[in-house]
Amino acid sequence: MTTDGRLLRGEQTRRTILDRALDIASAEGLEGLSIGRLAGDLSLSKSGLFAHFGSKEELQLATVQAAREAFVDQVVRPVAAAAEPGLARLEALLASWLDYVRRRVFPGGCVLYSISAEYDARPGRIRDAVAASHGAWHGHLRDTVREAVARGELDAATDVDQLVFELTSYVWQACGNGVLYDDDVFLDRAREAVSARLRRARPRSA
Amino acid sequence: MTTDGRLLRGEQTRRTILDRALDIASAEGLEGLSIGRLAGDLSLSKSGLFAHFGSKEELQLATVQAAREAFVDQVVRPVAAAAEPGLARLEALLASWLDYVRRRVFPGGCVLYSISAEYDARPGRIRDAVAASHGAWHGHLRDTVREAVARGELDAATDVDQLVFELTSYVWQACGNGVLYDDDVFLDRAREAVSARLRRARPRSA
DNA sequence: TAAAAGTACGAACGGTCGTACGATTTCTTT
DNA sequence: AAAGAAATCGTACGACCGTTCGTACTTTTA
Repeated sequence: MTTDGRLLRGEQTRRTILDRALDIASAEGLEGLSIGRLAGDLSLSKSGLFAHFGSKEELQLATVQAAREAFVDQVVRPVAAAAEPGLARLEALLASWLDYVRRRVFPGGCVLYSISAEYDARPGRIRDAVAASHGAWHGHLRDTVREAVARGELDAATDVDQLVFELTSYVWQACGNGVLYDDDVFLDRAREAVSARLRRARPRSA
Repeated sequence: MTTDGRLLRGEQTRRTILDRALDIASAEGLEGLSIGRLAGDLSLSKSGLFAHFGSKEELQLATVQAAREAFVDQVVRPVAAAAEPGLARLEALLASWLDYVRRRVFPGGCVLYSISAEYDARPGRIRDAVAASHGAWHGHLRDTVREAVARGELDAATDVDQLVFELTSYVWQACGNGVLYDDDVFLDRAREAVSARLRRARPRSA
């Protein structure tokens, strides 16, 4: 930041780089990122781009962080402001997530999906960062389910982890199938599955 | 094949190569395959290994094909022999699939999961082959569900595609989460979800 | 056993990879 | 406007990439 609040030039460049990196990573993975290609795409010199990160791994970690922030911006933030806590927010979060997938914000679909499948079996800092993002999102959903249970909007006997597992299954599956078969029908299937599952989790005596 | 039915030497080498390729691809993706590395791992010359496939892409396609065959061997074949058609076979297929994931037949988990996430957004022959494998498996499950419906073991009003979508969601999710968090609990969640979902699909008047 | 087919090798190619470093340009602050 | 910091560039490096080619060895066929 400058003294009068503007962004430093380098900081703007960095964002430009990471925006492009997210596009590439969503379609071709974090491993598909290459310094030379990124520099070529943005008409920068390899060394100039490299200087922003210091190593390939730092670039990849920055990309994971950017993916996390983009997900929060696109999916979580709009809901946090609009929906009431509890079941309404849970439903809104899932709808927002599905809508974000449908919008194809990134060319390869949800970038978090792409990179978590890519790094799930490769221990190291990148996998840790991916797992942390993934876990934070699932944790947020878990908290929201708990809130809904506490309010009596979902059955008190609900197995929270099990419910979150099933709900997220549908959406991740829609992410994967939707891109692989280039068909939005899976988004409808996911929405249908989500709503049926939530119906089944309603309090018995309601 | 030789005239007396034995395998040619080259054919054996090819299998050795593809076995190793499957291990690598399951953990690091088809893009993580490199001719030099594969040759080094197996103490072959790069050019000797290369000659078996003629190009990198052919090697990758052969690996996809090998993944498909391994999946059939590990998951489908044992069930086809043992279980009755219909619901029993459906349940056996899902159990067999989950068990295959649990056994960690490949170091990176289900190799089909890894490569379908890797190539879902990259049009070309490889994606087509991956989608075909994926689609064949889901198609087999669909047929099995239909058989169970025809026998009256599942409700006549069952939305077959929707049911298959949900059932496969659970298992694929278990594949991904299980490896990412290195925790078998997700396999239990998937099994629980599968059995609850099938219970819900039973005929109403039974 | 000789010919043919199949298999594997080593060396070399042009390219791209990530990285390093010093020079140079551009911006920010004083 | 001068000084200092920040950002970018050009060049070079060693390593590995996929691929080609000519050669040698092994196995199968006739």
